[in-house]
Amino acid sequence: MRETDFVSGFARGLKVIEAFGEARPRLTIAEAAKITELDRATVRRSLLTLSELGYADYDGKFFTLTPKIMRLGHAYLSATPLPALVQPYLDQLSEKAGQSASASVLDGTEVVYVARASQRRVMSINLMPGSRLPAYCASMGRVLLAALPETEAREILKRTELRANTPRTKTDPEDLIEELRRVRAQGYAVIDQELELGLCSIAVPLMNARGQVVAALNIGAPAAHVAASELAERYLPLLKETQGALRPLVQ
Amino acid sequence: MRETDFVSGFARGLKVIEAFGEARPRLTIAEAAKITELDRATVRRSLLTLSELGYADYDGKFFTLTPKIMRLGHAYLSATPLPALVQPYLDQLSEKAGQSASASVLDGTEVVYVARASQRRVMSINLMPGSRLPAYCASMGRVLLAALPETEAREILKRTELRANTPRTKTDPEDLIEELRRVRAQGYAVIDQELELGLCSIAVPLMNARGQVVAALNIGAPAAHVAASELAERYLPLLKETQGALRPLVQ
DNA sequence: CCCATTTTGTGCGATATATGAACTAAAGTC
DNA sequence: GACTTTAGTTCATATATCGCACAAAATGGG
Repeated sequence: MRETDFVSGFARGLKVIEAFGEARPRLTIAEAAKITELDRATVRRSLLTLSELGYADYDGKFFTLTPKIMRLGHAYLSATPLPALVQPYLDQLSEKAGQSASASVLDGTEVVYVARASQRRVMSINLMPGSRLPAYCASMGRVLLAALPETEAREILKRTELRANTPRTKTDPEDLIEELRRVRAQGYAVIDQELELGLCSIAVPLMNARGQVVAALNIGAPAAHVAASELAERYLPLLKETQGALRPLVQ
Repeated sequence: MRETDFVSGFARGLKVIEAFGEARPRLTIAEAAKITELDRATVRRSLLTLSELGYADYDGKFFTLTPKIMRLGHAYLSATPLPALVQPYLDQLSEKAGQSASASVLDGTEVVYVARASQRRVMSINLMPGSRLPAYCASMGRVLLAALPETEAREILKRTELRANTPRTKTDPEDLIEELRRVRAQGYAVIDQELELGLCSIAVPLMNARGQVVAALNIGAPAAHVAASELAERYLPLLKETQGALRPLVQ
């Protein structure tokens, strides 16, 4: 791509939107400038532009995003066939398993939920379409990483901050690569309280007719309810069934 | 705001993202230019910028958004306290009612779902946080419009394309204004299959401690299961209870 | 209350971007 | 197979934006 085919004002503006991340509902110009590492004047113009277009509010001191900003992310969810296609299957799956079922895709080092059917929430995490989790310690993340060439998976792990969320979290890159091989061989991944104590899950890849992995499906369950060792026995048949039903339908 | 405080390249880029709306997963440069009414060269640069940043893919012919684009909308959901705050209450509400419960805010002529606890899906509509419905024919929309000064509500209705989605849809502006007065007086709105045949719902406003309406809560039910006339009797006490519990907590 | 510090707003030269016409390529039509 | 339509790209030039430097205003200790 040529230099002149890049609109840096647009790129800077997107960076400013992303500055409103976790627990940052209100930003001043200076705060946004610090987070984005852009010039204050630039950030100010971007924020005033957002405000002018109704994507943000400004009280003279703080900027906040408005719900209009969700049109941008929703453009993906409503434009991509996958979420709508898998939703009824997730509903069924969730119903039969009596547990929450989700579908996600990989974005960089994270999995992004694109559809979800949730049963009564017991965990602290509130997941919904658009939510993100680190790939290395999520069952769907393991399945999606395992589908990549090993060098790519290594590359992603290298870029990931491998935090021990619980005492059970695997954080050694070599252990993880080893685990990915196992996942690839057996066709599913089980996570036993690596993300949050008390939460287990099992995931399988969702393939299209050509055998390419396009997403992952999972079932999550409270550890108190189902031991991790029972997950495969109880839920793998259901997941495989859904995987098989969707395979000819995607892409 | 001064002319020079507006970054038009940013504004144009946002318009291009929004071009990927309903059922438009793939766009060529010319299609996007037609939808946005921008010059083809401008659209091309915006799309190439999105592609360069990983927000879009380009196969030489078609552009598609990637899941990374959801970071933008999710910035609102994760940064705004309301969705996380109401979610557990919606779960409880949904559980007690045995029906889906949702919370939404107004954005222009539409309501935007910010949180939702869904029971087994029976309707064709798949709603999730970020989903939008026209305000004039949705129960939460009626409640939110009723909370505005009448001139503003009129203004919004004037900008709305008042479509008869079903034979029961109210489309006359004067009828609607009259209905909003009724909603304001009784403190709740009931919709009887105005959006989709077979779907009824009841909504109440969600107020903060100062009495300002900040969102709406609703319960939706299949008409086959609960007649519209029974909605208030069955669900209003639950909705009022939730409304009361949340009132001191919001804002 | 005042000084130090931080934050915000503005003017301007250097640089980046948009425009629209012209050109090339591909697809559709007869 | 030539003609028409539609799509994508390039380029020169007019215009808009960037980021620095400075001024003004707000904030926070002491």
